[in-house]
Amino acid sequence: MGSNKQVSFHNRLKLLRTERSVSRQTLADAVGIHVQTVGYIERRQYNLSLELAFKLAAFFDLSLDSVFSTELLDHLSNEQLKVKQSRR
Amino acid sequence: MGSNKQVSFHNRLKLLRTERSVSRQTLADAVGIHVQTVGYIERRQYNLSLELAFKLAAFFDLSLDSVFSTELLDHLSNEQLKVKQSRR
DNA sequence: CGATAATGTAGGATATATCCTACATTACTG
DNA sequence: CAGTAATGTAGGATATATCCTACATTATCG
Repeated sequence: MGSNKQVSFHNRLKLLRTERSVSRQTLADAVGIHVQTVGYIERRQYNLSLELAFKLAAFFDLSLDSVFSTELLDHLSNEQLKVKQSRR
Repeated sequence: MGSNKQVSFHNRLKLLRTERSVSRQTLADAVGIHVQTVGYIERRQYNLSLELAFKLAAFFDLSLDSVFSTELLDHLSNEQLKVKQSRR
């Protein structure tokens, strides 16, 4: 584990998982990583690689920005996210 | 360096840099990494962390998806990217 | 052309993402 | 309530992102 400090960005993994009722194990298997790794990422305990971020987003069929953000986005619906994104 | 294999995603860093005529050194300083690291990322020689990806995107005032993509996007204008993104 | 800046290549050092195993705790479901 | 699945915590092992230094090559610009 190494670092016990939180990473600076947020993610909606836990939300997306429960929303679609998929377990960490299932998600981990799908993207080819360890269960615990999913746990650490959800708890923001480390700074995953972009490649992995892409795989996770792809699993949920979402863009990177819909899953990861420097702003808190747990309370946003996917529709609201779309609007936010198209501002860039 | 370690790996000499290419990473699976693309990025528009070089394009964005030349477009706005900023050197690697300037970019590296701005986001707090080494010049060579920028080089390796541009040449897709490694899998940068999400945190760094956010910093790089922020430097150009763009979303993650506008800078990094699993698809080739060097030929796309920012306007085209906006359209692509709002599809998610 | 000549000087200086920007980029590429190489290799060693260090930090940390990710793996993996083990066990504790908490949720779910019959 | 009992049993099983899902999650949390911990710590050691390994792979690799990132640093850093040095030098070669290629652009830029006077």
